[in-house]
Amino acid sequence: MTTSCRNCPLRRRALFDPIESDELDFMQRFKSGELSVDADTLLMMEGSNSPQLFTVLSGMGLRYKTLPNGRRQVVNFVFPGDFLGLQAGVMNEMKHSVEATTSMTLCVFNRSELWNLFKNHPGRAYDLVWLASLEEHFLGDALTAVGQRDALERISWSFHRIYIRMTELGLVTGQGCQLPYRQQDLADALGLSLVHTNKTLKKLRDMQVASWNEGRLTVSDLDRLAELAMVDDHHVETRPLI
Amino acid sequence: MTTSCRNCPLRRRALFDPIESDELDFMQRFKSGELSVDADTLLMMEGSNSPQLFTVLSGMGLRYKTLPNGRRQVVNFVFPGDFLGLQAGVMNEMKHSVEATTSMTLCVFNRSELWNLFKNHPGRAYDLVWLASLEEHFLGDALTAVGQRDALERISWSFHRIYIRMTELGLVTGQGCQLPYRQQDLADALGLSLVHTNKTLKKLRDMQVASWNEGRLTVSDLDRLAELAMVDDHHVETRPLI
DNA sequence: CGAACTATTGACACCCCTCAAGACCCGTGG
DNA sequence: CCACGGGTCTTGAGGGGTGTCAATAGTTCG
Repeated sequence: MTTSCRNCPLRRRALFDPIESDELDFMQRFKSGELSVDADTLLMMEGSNSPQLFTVLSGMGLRYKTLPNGRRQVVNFVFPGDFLGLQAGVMNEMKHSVEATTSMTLCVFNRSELWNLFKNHPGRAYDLVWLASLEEHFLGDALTAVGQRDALERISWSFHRIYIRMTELGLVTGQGCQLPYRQQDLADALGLSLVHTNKTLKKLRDMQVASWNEGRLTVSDLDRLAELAMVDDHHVETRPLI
Repeated sequence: MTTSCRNCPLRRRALFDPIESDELDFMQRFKSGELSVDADTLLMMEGSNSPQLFTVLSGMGLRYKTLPNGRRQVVNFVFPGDFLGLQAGVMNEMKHSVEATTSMTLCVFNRSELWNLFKNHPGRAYDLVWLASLEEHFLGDALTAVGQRDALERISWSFHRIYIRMTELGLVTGQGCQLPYRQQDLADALGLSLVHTNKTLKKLRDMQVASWNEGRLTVSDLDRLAELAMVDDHHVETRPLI
């Protein structure tokens, strides 16, 4: 059975502009197959040179870098629709590892087709730059959070960001969404220790703002959460505009 | 007098592959002029929509984000050869501010020509993705530094990164290079307080590893610096390879 | 000469890290 | 069936790294 590629970022614009038939044809050739992996599978490894690019169709994961002393920085949480491997596609080496935290299904692309995409489908190439710029923006925000906010603010910020993101993906049901990670993962993402992360989560729970239990995030007071996170707007474009 | 664009990243490949004459012609049209600004000039403002893109020809600056409570995260130091405004070019809004810390000269491009670049010059478009991916990589490294390293390691890391970068640019003379920033700028880049940054700089100086006085960074023991910074290799591609 | 900015240094407080122990869950094997 | 081990979550105690406050000195500039 074939899952649809509707979440693929390279097709995002298709939601607005009718895609030309020769482009559809190209996308078929660009897509080389689908991949299903179990939880805890290492998808890409720091320093390696993956010959393939992925789009996440379902499931979740995380990107991380490791230091010589064993510490780990989680760079990003991977959600459906995310594009993996652009760095390896364009430079010749992944700069972080990618791991599945649940079972995932992925859309697989040929890296070797990337150049054809630039040559014959400038619109898709433009989408790629847009995507890379969006990543850069999010990373800058994360850096600001880790560099300038205290523990309660950081966790509030991450929950707010995740909740907004999940809402855009249509994955919020009721007041919450699935968030299948360990507290250690969040700690490594925010530059906090596991213990302090745990205690801060309890505080946020006691404040009746948000709670995260058994892999499910529940937000009961989004306004308060945004206030604690010190975010004003967080409007995100979902389409290239040129 | 017209300064050469040899540092422009869009021309980087020209150092290796002979650029075609029609591309040269296009670059001429793409480039709309040059700009000279004094120190402390605000080049781009967070949230604004700049109609222009810049390449730094000379001088230095910094990119930063500000929080509602007034705190500031320096996202990156801006050196000659850097490309400014890609975010605004591709999304419709800058996600950080850019400020000059010395007088600067900039190469100015028309944002409206960006689409032509994608349509008619896939090689240059590819360079743009490469550039955006490189930025993403550096930001990820910075996030790792701020999230996982202590004060001495962070400052060592930043000095090491700056020194390598300056070496690639050919701006290292003797054992050091110009680094025209305030201690407050470095503190805001690394998520440290000004006072603690100052004390840690003194420690690094006393250890005879590196010192930073009167706008000049001097590295006397690069190996020790790399060791403190916990970086193993730091090999950087200087050219797209596809 | 005074105002403003930056660098420097000491004193003190506190946020957060580390260490440690216990609870709970789950898989495995005796 | 229950014992055992490993993983994760939780909580307490204590210490250290880092932030904040404060004061001094040097420089530039009007």
